[in-house]
Amino acid sequence: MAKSEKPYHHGDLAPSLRMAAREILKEEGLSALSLRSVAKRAGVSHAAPYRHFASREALLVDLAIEGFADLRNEIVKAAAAPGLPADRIAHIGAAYAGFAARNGGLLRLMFGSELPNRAEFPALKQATDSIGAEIGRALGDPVIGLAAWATVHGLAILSIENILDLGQVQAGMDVLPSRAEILLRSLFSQPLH
Amino acid sequence: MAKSEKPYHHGDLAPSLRMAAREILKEEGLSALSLRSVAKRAGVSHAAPYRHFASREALLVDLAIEGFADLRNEIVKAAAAPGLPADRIAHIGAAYAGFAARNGGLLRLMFGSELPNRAEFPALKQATDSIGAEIGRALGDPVIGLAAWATVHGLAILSIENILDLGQVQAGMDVLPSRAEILLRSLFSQPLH
DNA sequence: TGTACATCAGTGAACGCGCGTTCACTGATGTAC
DNA sequence: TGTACATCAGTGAACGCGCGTTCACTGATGTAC
Repeated sequence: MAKSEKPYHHGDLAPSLRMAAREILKEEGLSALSLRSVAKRAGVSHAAPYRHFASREALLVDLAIEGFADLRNEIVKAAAAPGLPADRIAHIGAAYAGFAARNGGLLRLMFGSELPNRAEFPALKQATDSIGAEIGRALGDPVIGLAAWATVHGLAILSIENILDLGQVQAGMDVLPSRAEILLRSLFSQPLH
Repeated sequence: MAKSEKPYHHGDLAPSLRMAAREILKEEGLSALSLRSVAKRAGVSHAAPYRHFASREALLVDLAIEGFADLRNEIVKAAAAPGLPADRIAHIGAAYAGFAARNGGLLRLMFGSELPNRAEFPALKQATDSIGAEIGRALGDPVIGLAAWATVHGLAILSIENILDLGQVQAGMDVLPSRAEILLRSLFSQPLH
């Protein structure tokens, strides 16, 4: 069965839909993410996704959970990097800002109002909470962790919405992490120890 | 000309449209804010807004600018409150979080991706920048101001999207300001002086 | 190994909806004389 | 003060669009015997 023959059954559509959705988020942004556009990009009729996702919302929740897992991984990695404890928040901030710069559409989905019924999806809530928990763990204090999360998140959001022009100074957005790092270091170097 | 007679000419439609839009943002949220819904609420045909706004985007930009002016006013007021300089950020944070809790839909419009072409509207950029400038002025240092803005903004955003359940603990969202204040005080009491 | 049949993934037409925008119009206002 | 007329705000029908979701269907898979 050659791939070019387009068999009637796709075989493994669910992951393909997820991948297509991530591509749309990356290339066209959150506002272009509809069930129909995802199906189209996956090369399948627009009703096909309903065999794998109960609704548009279910797909979005799935994507968001996946996104939180990815973000969490990057935070864990950043927190484990060698350096002084006081540098941890700066590393985390750089990782967070980098993730945001690379996955703006996904971040907007994860944290935005496209998913107003978060409470109805326990797995989503759990994935979301794990971000704050991980930062709190890295900093050794849940309250400081919460505030640090807010700082890092605010920085990332304000940047991707072009409200702060941290990255804009240089050519691309990849400067953002280093700028975020500097900011956070200047902020947190004293109260943390 | 009694008000109940519904004259052909509205008289002062532009402000009425703005008001209608604010009501929709408050009662139904950003996703319900269409030109048609605004016109309907203002009691006017759905083409009427085009006599006062060039496009849907123009109306949104107008609303956002107004929102930034309101937010700025509250920040200025909070920064002028008596107290130690180190308390300023806490007061600003409380004001910011309060504004967010009262105007969630508007805040999403002001800072979200519904307005992807911010750069095309100088007045919008100016209104946006004035927020950061005001916080920087209150704290006496533009870089610290930037980071403080990020913290306060992140806290507000994470709260209104139900990602942090600060307010959710108690009955209303009116606990939010005091909670934000505690967080911010613990964060900034040392590096500020 | 071969056949009947249940299962299920993907199809394509159809639904009703709300949207932004355009257009020729109509009703009201206010200004020039 | 009165009349003709230009101006302009608001109307309602119409456009084309993309959306989420449902439905009866068809093609393929794989299991029971």
